Amino acid sequence: MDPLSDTFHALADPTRRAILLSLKHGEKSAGDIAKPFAISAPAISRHLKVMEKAGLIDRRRDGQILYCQLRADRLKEATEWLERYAQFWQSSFGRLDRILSTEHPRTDK
Amino acid sequence: MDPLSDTFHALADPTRRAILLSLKHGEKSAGDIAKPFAISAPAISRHLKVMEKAGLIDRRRDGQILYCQLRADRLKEATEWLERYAQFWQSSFGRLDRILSTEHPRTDK
DNA sequence: TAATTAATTAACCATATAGTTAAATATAGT
DNA sequence: ACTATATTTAACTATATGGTTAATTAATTA
Repeated sequence: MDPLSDTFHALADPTRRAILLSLKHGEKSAGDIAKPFAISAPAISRHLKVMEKAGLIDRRRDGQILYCQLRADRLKEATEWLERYAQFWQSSFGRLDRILSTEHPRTDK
Repeated sequence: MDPLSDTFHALADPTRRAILLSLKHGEKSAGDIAKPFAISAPAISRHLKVMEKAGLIDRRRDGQILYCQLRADRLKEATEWLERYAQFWQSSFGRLDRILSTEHPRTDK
């Protein structure tokens, strides 16, 4: 899969989004990450692998502990992709924007 | 699925993202949307259904033509979710932010 | 060395996904 | 009425997903 699809796919799961939020304030071990969730450790382990593949986290082993840390670059890319649509809500005339663009189509790469 | 998961899931496919981009300048019929793609009409039809379920587009039928139009609200919600992480790249000290947050954990709801 | 802890891998299950072709539906035109 | 066009639904295939439990690997502690 292309990187952006990997990123959005990784974000399309509430457990993974909750994990990501839980990493906002610093790195945590896989075990600590798993604690709040009702699912098994292997399930968490696979969520972490999906997130690592998507570039959402880095993993670092220290002894038996595997520390996970939020990684920003792919989140940034996904955000930037979405912000291409910001014109549709940033003005108070979002609906009007769409109507105007329909009636006066412009091209933009 | 919860709405945010639906939205990210709908975005996690390059065909659907291309469709979304193609709607940036106004509504298009399902047939016109399908033209640039090498896949079958039923495949496009299902992509459009996924996008409608996710709230990324509205559909309106006029005779035999089904017009699809970009819809902003869910895109806005997804963008806002992602922007909760903007602190990790907005300063030129993104990396430092993470290090500091690791060493001085704060809570935020 | 034996036992404990942290995490992953393996094997399995049920469901979902993305595509196909063929058939069905619905509107429009002759 | 007949035909053509636009789109969806049905039936099918192959692969991916998200969960489980049991077994495995690796590091720590007694």
